[in-house]
Amino acid sequence: MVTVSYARPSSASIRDANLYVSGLPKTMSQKEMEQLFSQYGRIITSRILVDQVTGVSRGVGFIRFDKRIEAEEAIKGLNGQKPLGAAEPITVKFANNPSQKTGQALLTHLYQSSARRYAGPLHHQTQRFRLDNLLNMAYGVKRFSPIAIDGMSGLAGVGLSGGAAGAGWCIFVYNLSPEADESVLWQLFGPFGAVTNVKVIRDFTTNKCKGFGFVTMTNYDEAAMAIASLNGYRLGERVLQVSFKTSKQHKA
DNA sequence: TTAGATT
Repeated sequence: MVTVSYARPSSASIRDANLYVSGLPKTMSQKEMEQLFSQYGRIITSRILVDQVTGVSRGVGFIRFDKRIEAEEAIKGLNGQKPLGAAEPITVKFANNPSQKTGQALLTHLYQSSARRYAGPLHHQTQRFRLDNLLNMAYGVKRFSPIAIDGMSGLAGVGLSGGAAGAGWCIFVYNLSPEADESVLWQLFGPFGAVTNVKVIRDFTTNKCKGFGFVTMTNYDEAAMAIASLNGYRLGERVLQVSFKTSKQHKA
């Protein structure tokens, strides 16, 4: 089966008419999203991203308009607005260029391969026990006999993001400078093993780092070693606090 | 002092 269709003309008027939408209600369907945006112009394509495992919406989607001006109007009209009945406002902005980000992936790969040469993954039980004691000290909790536990005891529900596809250990990094960017996180954590994602959390308006970020690492041992090593690490004038991410509830 | 998500 072969599908043949006309290509859309490439010109300035239709370039960059692609929008990235976040904060959508998880219950909103692709059709409903299109209805919301269709008042601003002709929609060429749309998509809502879903969790690979559960199939539930991630609240993030894309809308490609026919014309750039339509996309601009949609941003003006819908960014920061609450869709009817929604609890939270949505964010509407132009989507990133799909071409970039390869440099980042390359960087990661380089760090990983070089780091492995001197600090391979910890598979040996003895190293694991030693590591658990390091972690106890890093967390400042009561120490316990290493013989009684395995590497993951006491960490149930912490750090590990659900789902096979997006699996990994999420690490919270606090006390980054306002100028911090993603590359510093790659550089800090890459030497400890497989890093699949880093994120510096920035203020929406100033674009400055809010003082913290996240790193996702594939393997528990490598994540634990990175935490034990980098917690308390001095970066410039600041001392980093590094731990597995916890879900912090709003204070009472 | 514990997010955002980029087909």
